[in-house]
Amino acid sequence: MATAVTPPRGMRDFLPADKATRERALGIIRGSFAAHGFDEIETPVMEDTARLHSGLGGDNEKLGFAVLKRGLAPADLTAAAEADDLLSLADLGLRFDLTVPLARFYASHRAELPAVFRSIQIAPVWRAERPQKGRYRQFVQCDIDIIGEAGPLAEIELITATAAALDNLGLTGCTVRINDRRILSTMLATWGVEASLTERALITLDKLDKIGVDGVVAELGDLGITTEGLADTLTGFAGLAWPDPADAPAWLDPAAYTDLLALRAALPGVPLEFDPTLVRGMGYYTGTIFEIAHPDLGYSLGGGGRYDGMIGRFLGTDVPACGFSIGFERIVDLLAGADDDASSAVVLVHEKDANPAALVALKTALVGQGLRVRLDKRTKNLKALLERAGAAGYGRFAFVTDDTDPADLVFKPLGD
RNA sequence: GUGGGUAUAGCUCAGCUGGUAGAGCGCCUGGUUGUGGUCCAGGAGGUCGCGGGUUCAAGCCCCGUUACUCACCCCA
Repeated sequence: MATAVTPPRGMRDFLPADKATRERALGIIRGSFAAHGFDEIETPVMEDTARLHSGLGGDNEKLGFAVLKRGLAPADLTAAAEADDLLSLADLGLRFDLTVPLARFYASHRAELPAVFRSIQIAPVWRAERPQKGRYRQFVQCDIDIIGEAGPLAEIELITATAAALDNLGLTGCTVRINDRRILSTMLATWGVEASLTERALITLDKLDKIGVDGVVAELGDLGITTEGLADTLTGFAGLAWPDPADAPAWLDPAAYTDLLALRAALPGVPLEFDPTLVRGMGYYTGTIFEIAHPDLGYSLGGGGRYDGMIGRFLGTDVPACGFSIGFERIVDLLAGADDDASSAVVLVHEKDANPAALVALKTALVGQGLRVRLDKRTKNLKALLERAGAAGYGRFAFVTDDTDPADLVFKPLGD
């Protein structure tokens, strides 16, 4: 405790047991996505700040870690301070999501990619937020995206593959909330909300399940939005489910809702919930938006949507795109650590004065038989040593001496 | 950015109304046990987060600060 030896705030070390659980889960997710025809890519952890801050990341842009230019002189700092533009001192930044880098990647490599490109990205992203439960400043996202498919096939494939991944992880109780940006736009227009207030009104609407109908009406009123009849509409959301299109409320955009109904029909095995208050923070979404919800958690496990306008920002030509992201840290917290295949992992306990060459020869012989082998020096308190080995995933142990023959080993089970 | 809680040994935590720094676990040593996971005894290890203040005296009270943590905002 004399010196601070903790990892940076909001970032974590992983002990062997945690790392094993994480790698197992990543393998399941990666395999699920690959089975559905997605191909994995990788991009740098940093991008040009100009690209990261191209006005499409919503509030997350403010949460980006910036990287100072190399070779700055004191005069540069002074100039930036006088211009009140400290961000000009940075030319690179850590990515805060995987979607902006993907758009840049696609613009760079379009010629080498298929007409419809299905990508997997499993990688860390960084946000300079204040950490709390389920929220870190470095966290892994598992993204799949389909670029070049304008029709609902993209949404259907993405939701199918994501649901399959969650299912393969053994995660139960998840639902997919779904909405469409066009429904939100039409809704606000129906209420007479001015375009300049759209973003703030959406943020307020998103809080319906937290602050209730009265809270939302009050906040919208504070924005100067006419709240007459609003409470009734909001109250109606509660039991809305999937309204009959023939009897749809006035605020419900018919075209967008028809598309959602088509998705629902194409995804019979997925618990899909229509939620007209689902907003999502990223500003780049243009159509369908969705989110993974779990009854035990107050925050979402993942989300995504259609962002048809973004690639055009980098490429000059619009290319339709849609993506779904799993928040890895949030789902791995829900998984039980599975101790798989412990029987093939063994510990050899030796006296402290044992011959190193003999020990390693014995170990190598066992490794050759396909076992995972760890050498442990016998300690005074053998119980603690064996318990730790069991917790680390080793299933058996044996006492060995310099002249132990591999064929004569007598293994005993580990773990209570 | 806003608010609450916490900070004592490697780990988990006690520490009364201010009065000599504690336990369990782990670690080390000696013995005990001896196809070995037991038990006994002893030992090492602490700027009580950091900096001020009050006091004869501060782990404890006051102020500041930092870190961790929970919640809000926002988000995966």
